[in-house]
Amino acid sequence: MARTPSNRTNDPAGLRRRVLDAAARSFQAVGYGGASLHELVREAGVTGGALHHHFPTKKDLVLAVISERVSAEVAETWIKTVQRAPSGAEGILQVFEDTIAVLDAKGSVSGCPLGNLALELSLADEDVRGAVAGEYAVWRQAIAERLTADGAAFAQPDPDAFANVVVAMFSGAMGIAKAEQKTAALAACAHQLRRMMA
Amino acid sequence: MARTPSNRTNDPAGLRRRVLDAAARSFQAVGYGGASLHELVREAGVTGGALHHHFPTKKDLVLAVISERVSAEVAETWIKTVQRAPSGAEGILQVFEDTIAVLDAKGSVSGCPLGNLALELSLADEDVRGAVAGEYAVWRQAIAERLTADGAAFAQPDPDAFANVVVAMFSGAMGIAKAEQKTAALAACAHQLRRMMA
DNA sequence: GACAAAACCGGACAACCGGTCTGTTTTGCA
DNA sequence: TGCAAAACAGACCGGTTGTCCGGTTTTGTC
Repeated sequence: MARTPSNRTNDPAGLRRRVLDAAARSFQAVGYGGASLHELVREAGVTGGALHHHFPTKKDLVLAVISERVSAEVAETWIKTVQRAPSGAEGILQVFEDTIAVLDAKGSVSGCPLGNLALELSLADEDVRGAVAGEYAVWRQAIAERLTADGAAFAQPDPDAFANVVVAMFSGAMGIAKAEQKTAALAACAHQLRRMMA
Repeated sequence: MARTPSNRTNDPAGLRRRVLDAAARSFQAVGYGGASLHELVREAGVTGGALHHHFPTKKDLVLAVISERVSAEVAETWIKTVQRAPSGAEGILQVFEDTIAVLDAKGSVSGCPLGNLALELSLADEDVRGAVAGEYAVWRQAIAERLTADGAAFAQPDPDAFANVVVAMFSGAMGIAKAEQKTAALAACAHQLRRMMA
């Protein structure tokens, strides 16, 4: 009937990207359970049909967010920095300092994206849990590899275990920082790490 | 009309306790958002009216769980152990080892109750955030006080900062352990702490 | 330019949620 | 013993959720 000409243009990749961006932001802000797909549709400026076409279920969406957004954030924030720094130790400290600076500037702490999803969904869904675990492994391995390449004495005899400690300190401090809305926990961990890696 | 004799007996305290127990278990298992009050009513064997009488809103319920259950768990698991151990350092290590043993025996990791609620609700509700932050403060302070009393050299010059590191390591390692369903992260942190506190 | 597949539209739907309401029973107290 | 308040019962409601579906439009291909 109403033959509206409609100047629509299909852009699957772009639409998918917009949805993923909005979803990543929403999950980070209110969590997986707290995020509403209806609201997501509204914020991303897409239709329900389009959302369902690209991501049939909410679970599909969060899996994509993990592997395409959270993963990239870990790579950008952590892996790249650790690899490019003069030494692994300096890279690690730099990430802490950068994070503290960003959070202080922003004035609020919304937590580690990976940690948020890890705690919320690890027990609820095995696939999500596996995806999150995979990201932790990549994160840890990047640190361990750099420390091994450095021949870092403090990481002996098990660089992977030390990397585990670094990741645990960061994740834990981010959680405390989120609850207290202060970066003191991150600063304390950075200070302790500096001692440990001297 | 139907004058069923009904052998009901009012037991406000007991009913409240049952609700709180079920709620703590449910929040721990599926999170705050994932927990259904209808299901809670069913599991706890109480009625909707009774639940509403004792806890008018879900928020009231989680606040009570934090201050009466999570708090007690922190006190039992951490504070008591650290205070009674031969030294603060030994107490800290013992908590890690005990936790690892319990989780390995149970075969699954459901995470740190405080951390779970902290990440899920800190941004959503200011009152809950404050309650969680208070528990973190108590936890940290107990460790710091013991280390100060010990005159622990490794905690100088700021025992509170070191306590922050311990709490961050534990929380973070629990999160990783939850995602990986392995206690390796906890073991790595325990090992590192043993070094640091030697 | 026919045609099938992919992309997109927009609303409908059943299930479920937290919270409310009215009414009944028990209990402490005067 | 009377009585108000607390404790409990259980049905009920409006709103929201994730998901689905019948159509329409665009796009690549022969």
